Amino acid sequence: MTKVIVGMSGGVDSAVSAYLLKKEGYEVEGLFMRNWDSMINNDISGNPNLNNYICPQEQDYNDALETCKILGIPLHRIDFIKEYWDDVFTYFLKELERGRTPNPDLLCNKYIKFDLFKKEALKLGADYMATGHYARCIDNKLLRGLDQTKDQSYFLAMISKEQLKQVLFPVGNLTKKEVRQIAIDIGLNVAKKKDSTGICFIGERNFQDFIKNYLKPNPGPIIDVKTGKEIGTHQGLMNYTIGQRRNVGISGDTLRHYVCGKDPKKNILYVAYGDSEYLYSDACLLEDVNFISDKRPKNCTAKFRYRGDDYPVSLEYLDQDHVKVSYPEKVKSVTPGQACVFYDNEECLGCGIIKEIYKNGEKLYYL
RNA sequence: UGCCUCGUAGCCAAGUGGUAAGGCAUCAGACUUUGACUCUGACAUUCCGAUGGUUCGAACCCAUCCGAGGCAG
Repeated sequence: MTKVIVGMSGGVDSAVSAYLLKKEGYEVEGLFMRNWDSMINNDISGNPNLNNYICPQEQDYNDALETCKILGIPLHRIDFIKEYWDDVFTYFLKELERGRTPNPDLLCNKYIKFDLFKKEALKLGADYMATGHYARCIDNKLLRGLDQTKDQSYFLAMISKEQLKQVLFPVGNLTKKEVRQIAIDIGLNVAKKKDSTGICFIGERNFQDFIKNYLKPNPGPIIDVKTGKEIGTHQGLMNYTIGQRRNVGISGDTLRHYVCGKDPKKNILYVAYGDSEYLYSDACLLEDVNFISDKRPKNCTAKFRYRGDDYPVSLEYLDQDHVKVSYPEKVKSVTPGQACVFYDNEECLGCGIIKEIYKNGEKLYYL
């Protein structure tokens, strides 16, 4: 009998995944992971759950236990708290210190879920591992989830072709609505549990307060990129991302203001007013490029942010790790540190980390 | 010291006798496995620098004072 280990998060997607696999005749077992501990990791300021009788991670474990009981499958458990800190969170903090906007969830998939977790699953005798991601894996190709509104292939773009082997995404060809209906039909305890948000394994946080636990705020000037005039004081560059409007605190103008750049060396935050030209670019340079597919198209589409739109782009392959991406139509708020993920229609080809931003052939000084 | 202009919520700013627009910021929701963006809602219940006065009635008219800026000197 073919054995599958399902990553049980305590949510509805992984629960239904396990159910579907069992229904298809696999031998199914669950494996719960805990990768964050607010006490060990000094996650105090900005944490809304400190006074809870039971912390959210343990509540999720209890939910997963209950689900497995209903499904009649065993649940294993493993903690990667130290590994998550070393492989994911340390990178996250380093990037913030550089003034960039990292996306830790891509690294979490690369180093934790599709590496350490997978090894553990194989150790438990699995032929396959499965997760509740909204993505599809066909012929060792990574495809978008069928539910375009929930597609999570973006977060998987940093894993290798090798890592994608022996992987199943049972809910990838369902819609969220269908998944919830199945959960209701079979009486799952988590059928109506709210979708999780925030950094995976950490959860919702007030970002500025959360970061205070790890990085010392270093206030500096806010400069109007158009006039060059100082118009305020920022609370530390790590608190802002490109395109951000909230929590900057510039008032008095009739237009909204948006963060359009940072200068980490001079500790300057640049802002622009309204739908400004300063927010748009037409090319960027990627580093740490990873391809899941063997395809190397000259033209394809790309997403510059999770839940961002697909934009037509052309790719110039500079070397093994670097790709220049051009998008003459111009894209708003392309942000250093975020992943630019390539797609060939439904197939997710790979990604790179945005390093430099260009417009009209010039590198933008304020980014 | 003389003259002039101005003083409306955290900020900008309408309103010049009939009972306080709007924008920005902020806060709360919605959305969301990254910090957004976007959307929705709340936001000066006797108050318009202060004190008096005129009037049925004033933030809007008058007087004085306080405060900010400008011109003259």
